[in-house]
Amino acid sequence: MSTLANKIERYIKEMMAAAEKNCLELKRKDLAEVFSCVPSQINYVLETRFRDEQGYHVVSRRGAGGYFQIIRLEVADNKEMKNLIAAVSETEMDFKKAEGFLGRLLEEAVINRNEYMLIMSMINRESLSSAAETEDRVRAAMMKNVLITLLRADY
Amino acid sequence: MSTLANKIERYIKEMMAAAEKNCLELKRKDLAEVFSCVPSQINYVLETRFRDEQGYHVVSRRGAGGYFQIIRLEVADNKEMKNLIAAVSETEMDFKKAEGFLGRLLEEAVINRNEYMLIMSMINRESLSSAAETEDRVRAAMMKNVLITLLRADY
DNA sequence: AATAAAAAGATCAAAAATAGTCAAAGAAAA
DNA sequence: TTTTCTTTGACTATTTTTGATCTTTTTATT
Repeated sequence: MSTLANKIERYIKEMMAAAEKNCLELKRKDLAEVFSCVPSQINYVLETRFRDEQGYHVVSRRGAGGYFQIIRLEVADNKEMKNLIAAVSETEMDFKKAEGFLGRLLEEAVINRNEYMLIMSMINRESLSSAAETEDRVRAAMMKNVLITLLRADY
Repeated sequence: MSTLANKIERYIKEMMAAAEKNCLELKRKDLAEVFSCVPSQINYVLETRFRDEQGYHVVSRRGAGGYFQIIRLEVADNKEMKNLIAAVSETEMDFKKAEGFLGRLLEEAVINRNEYMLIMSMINRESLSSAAETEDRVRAAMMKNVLITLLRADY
């Protein structure tokens, strides 16, 4: 039913939740073996589901004894808050990036599912199609205002 | 002598009723196989019988593992709501008008105060300034999608 | 110490698996 | 007969999966 990539994503997130750590170290080859797939499939999952704007940072080492680490970035962290603000202050934001960013806010419970759906419906490509070549600029402005609103003391 | 399109429509509606779910997920290819027709026939059915103003919203994903979802909207036989969707679907909407519209939704408790603030921050003139002369068209598209989202039976 | 071999992981593009679009052909209704 | 609705298929777009090739790091050999 679900794709292999989805299964690997779920597996990694469950591992992290179970370990109650925000850092998980794995071997690419082993993980690929668990799912009987080519190792580069793991890279695909990391690139599409564990990007910085999605709230995860990945580091790795090659060579014998190589591995990769997935580090969950917590919004509560002061430094992360700055990163977030920097991210939304960018003047352009494509849909993929905004989606990752909102997914993260949802995972961190900064927004609830309904708010996630609402915001997504407003920033999707269809909503902004009339904006033509300014689509990503409009989306960036919207995302910035979303964050400002969420941070308002009286929200 | 019902058409193929009618049969597919009935099949989908029966599936939804039977599952007592507000949301049904199917694979276009599989469904086409069930009815021994070309996949694009499924699109025809969705476009002619499951449009927003008919009380259903469809989302889909392409690619390996692709699918489409049919989501029931809580407009039931509310003709007025369907008309409202149709109306919002075509119009341009300036900020004042959108503000009035959202004010009513707030008063009628369709949205809460936080959702109101969030939506307002995204449709205000500043957010849409980059859209230039298409501002009102973008706002209308956003408002339509807000309405669809609020009406989703699974919201 | 220098070099070669082995053991990882990264990259990138091709192939596979879906879904969407659009226009033409066919069928049914007016 | 004209118009509208349905069916089909060729072409396009998107996402995932796979594999060949490249890079980095460690380990073994000389």
